[in-house]
Amino acid sequence: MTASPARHATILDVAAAAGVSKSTVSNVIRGVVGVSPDTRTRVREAIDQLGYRPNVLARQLVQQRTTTLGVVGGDLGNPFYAEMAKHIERAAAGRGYRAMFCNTQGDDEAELSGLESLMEYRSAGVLFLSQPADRERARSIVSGRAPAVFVTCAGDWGDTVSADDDAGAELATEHLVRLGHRRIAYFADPIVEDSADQDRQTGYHRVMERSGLAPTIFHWQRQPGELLRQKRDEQVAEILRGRVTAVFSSNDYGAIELLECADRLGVKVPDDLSVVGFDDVVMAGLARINLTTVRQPQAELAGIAVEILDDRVNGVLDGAHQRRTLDVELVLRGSTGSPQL
Amino acid sequence: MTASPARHATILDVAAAAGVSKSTVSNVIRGVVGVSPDTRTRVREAIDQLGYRPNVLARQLVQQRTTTLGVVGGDLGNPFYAEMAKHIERAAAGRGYRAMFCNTQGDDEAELSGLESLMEYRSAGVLFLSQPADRERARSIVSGRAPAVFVTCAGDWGDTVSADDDAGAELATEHLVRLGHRRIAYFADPIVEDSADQDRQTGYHRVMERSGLAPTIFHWQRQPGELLRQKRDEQVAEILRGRVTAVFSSNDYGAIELLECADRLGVKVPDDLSVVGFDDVVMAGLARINLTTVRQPQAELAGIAVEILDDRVNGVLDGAHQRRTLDVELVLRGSTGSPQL
DNA sequence: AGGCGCGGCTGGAACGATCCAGAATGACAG
DNA sequence: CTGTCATTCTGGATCGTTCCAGCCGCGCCT
Repeated sequence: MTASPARHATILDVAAAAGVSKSTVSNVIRGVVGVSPDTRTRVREAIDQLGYRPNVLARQLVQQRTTTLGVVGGDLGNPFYAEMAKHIERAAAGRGYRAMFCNTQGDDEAELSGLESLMEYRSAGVLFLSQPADRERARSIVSGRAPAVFVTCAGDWGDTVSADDDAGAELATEHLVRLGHRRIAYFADPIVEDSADQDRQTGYHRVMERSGLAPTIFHWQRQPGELLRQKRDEQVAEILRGRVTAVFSSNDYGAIELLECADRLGVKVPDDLSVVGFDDVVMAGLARINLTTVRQPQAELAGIAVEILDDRVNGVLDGAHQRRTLDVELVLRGSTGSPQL
Repeated sequence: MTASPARHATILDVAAAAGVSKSTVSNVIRGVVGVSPDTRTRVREAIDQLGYRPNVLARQLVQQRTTTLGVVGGDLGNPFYAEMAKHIERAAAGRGYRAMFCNTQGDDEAELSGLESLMEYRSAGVLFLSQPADRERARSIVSGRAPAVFVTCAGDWGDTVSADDDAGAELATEHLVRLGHRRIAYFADPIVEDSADQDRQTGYHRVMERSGLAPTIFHWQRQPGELLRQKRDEQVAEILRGRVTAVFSSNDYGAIELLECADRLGVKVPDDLSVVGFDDVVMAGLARINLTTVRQPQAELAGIAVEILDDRVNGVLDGAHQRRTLDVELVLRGSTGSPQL
């Protein structure tokens, strides 16, 4: 049982076996009309017998278009991006595309070479899950070659589909204000310092100002790769010494890290500190995490992103960039005091 | 700023611009010797100026081999598979492959059509993260066309690289026995009813027998898709009524679900119930989860799997199926009583 | 001077599909 | 009997590469 030479049957093999021309086989495969029923069955039998599978590479070469959809950015280690990846793959498959992931967040060079590779594969479109680190080079690689859609992050070039980050941040901050908190900090994640973060910060700022409260912005000092626990604990301890009683984190991943620090420092959540996240990853709903957060409609985001890309590819959508914003929802859980299970 | 027609420059365009033949351009791209330095720079300039990127489809068509690596099985919603996907993508990129994911666990038809699609793309190899539901059809689709490697799950055809599930289960069960537990249940996950599960069960059984204890196997009654909380709680409550004091779960995902149920039922972990998982997903290390578990060397598993596939593709490895087993390690955390942070 | 080897370059034949123009066949109306 | 037309099938050009055989010109040796 050694590895076979992997010789694939070609359309010519099928044609010979069925006693027709390659064109007829092609017509059967593509389901075009004008093939007599019995030729059709004869060809079908030959296909089954030879185990023939059309070569997508050859097809796409002559058709001058592929059904490959590149997905860039994000990090599969972050549950939010993993969940988004899943939804995108599903949405893509639903429209006849195959997703190719280059989730190399943090490695800027890998990101660019991944993009170039996606262009070499002649991807029909590219979907950004996070802003590329080197925006200009990323743009020059993709622009003019494939349509781009930015999901969960606004791109100045290409279409954008994202949740209403601003409104979500308002909901979150207002919730904390209504609970009586005065010193509410915003935790920004440097890794996702894109427009999503900006918009969430804007919403936070507006509510703070409107409520006559002083905003506090905190940036995680994250080491690329290893994150040093002690270092983080020190940072958080310092923030809490400033008598901050509530934190709105730009995303669940950071919020959960904060809960970690709080646990280690002996800070009780929600008694000593209230925490609100953003994303509503599956994990946030676990009883032991129980994080109040702003839910992003992940499946819809993915679906609309793929739809827009599909429309661009087919020329249905033309001209100015789309900018779709989806509604979010505040999910109340235990990290803000409502002892809801 | 409308979508441009996406006309890609070809090798002929570059040749014309540089005043050489397409063959020379090809030689420059592929870095073969026998091109004079100044022709080389002339061609390079033309490439830069035109923004030329070779068409991988055409190249792979003529070369009769691709650098696409299919990844099947697993579910990106499960942190373990998401983490594995990440490692695989990285390992693949390190060896010049691009990973194409078809992570459609649960949807058997999608799994098979994903596999067929991977074959149509002429994937150089296929990597299974979990046993395909319909093994025979999966085999007939892939076999003889591309080498297959089973990672974290043993395949009867193709190479296998997995952790030492049996030994890991022994470590886990022995740990529980040593803590004084007598009624130790094994929680099996029906979704991953692979050989991995089997091997873990075997290890569990051996230790139980050796210790003169009666084994108890529990199967999650998981609804595909929505999982009904109440239903699960009832099942777990029933198990615990049997005065089970410790559970070894076949994987972390299931263990964390169990922790959920325990929390809802008011069962204290580790006081009333000890729990050990398998995988050591990042999440298991969170202070709030704090799950004792058996660590699988994810990066190594991914690396070796890709290496084997690469060797098969290049004919370096030939003949009988490889079966690599990697050592595991018991990670002691709070869910089994050691109040370690 | 003629032969030889070699570095540098080129043209053409693949690869496996799509798709268009046109050929072959038969039915049928005038 | 001939012309028209629909139906079914076919051959060849095409996509953008790789790679092989071969060409050209130059220097060197005899």
